[in-house]
Amino acid sequence: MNKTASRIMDIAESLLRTKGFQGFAFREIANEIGIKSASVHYHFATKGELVEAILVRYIENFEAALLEAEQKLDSPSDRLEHYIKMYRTEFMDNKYTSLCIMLGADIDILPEPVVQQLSSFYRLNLEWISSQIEHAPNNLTANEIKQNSAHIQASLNGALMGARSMEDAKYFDLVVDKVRQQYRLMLKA
Amino acid sequence: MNKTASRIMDIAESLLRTKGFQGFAFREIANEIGIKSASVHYHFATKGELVEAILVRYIENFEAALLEAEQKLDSPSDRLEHYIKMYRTEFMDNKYTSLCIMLGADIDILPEPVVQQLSSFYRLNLEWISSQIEHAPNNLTANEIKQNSAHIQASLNGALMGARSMEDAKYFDLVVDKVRQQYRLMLKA
DNA sequence: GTCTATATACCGATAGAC
DNA sequence: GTCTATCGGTATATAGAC
Repeated sequence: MNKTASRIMDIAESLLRTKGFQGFAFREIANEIGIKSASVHYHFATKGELVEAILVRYIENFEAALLEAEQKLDSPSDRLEHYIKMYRTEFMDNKYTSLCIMLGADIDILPEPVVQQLSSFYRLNLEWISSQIEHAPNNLTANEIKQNSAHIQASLNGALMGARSMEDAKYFDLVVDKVRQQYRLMLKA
Repeated sequence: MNKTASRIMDIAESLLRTKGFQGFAFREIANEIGIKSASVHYHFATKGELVEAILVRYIENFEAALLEAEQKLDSPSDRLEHYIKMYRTEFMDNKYTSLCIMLGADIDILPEPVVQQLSSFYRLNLEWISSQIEHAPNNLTANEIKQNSAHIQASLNGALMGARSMEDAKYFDLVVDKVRQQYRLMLKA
């Protein structure tokens, strides 16, 4: 991948995270790099293609991190703990922003391919969480696994949302600590 | 309140919910009503003022509904059940949109007064949930009350977010059913 | 790959007539 | 309270020179 192209993606992702799909402009990206907006169009023909590339890259990195966590850590409990830490680190390192929350909010104006990618990213996460809790000692039913996974995911996303909306990182930690208590209880029961 | 003004607010809220702060335009509102954008400016001088008015009205209606639920229903459990139904109804009636999620996403570009209103709305909700669970039979500590309230709130918001992002209402119901199980357990313990 | 220049469109907001 | 007209700015995207 071209160096300028990835530079464009970095800046665009940062703008996308804070200001949303309509809140970032080719001109702004170009200015930051020191080129012209026409040159940005050379690398990414349309805004939709740029956002799609950003999300695809994001998902690739995320999947790699999940795989690494699975190889490095043995217990589901440790893996979920690591999963939560990833969530927190990314959120804090990016000024209280989340790419997927922003894209979810903007879903009605996003190009169809991006909507599809976003949806599959959610499902990817659900399946990963499910695979961690499916061997819980209390023999959860398939529907209970699905439900608990969705609940964990929703709690984390809601924790991000609330922390961002109230500009209060403690909210995130408070909620996440409760999530932690619950899956520990579930995995030990 | 003027009839045209409230009509403007209705349309603007709908556009705000689906397309966000930068996604709606005075012209679009005006076209829908059959007036010109300059006339919209007569009622609301700036875009920021319009959004603020929409949020203030939203919070007023929401508070009234909470008060009504408190008067009509006796048990915390019934009240929380009603609270969840309000969440669901509003979400479904508005094409998988949530005003507060959209404003939370757009927080970095919103006028300061709107940011303050949004933050106080979150706190209002937290306090209401807390007041329902604080008399749980198992004598929760102050911090546990705070934590459980935040967790319930975050789960509901995350449920909205996921359902919107995957365009799947079942996700919302699945998560919410888990939330329901948990507070019932908590209130009966 | 980057540039200049431009097409085409939209936006928020204001001035002033009616 | 609504209108016309407009200012000054923004945006995405493209054509063609270098």
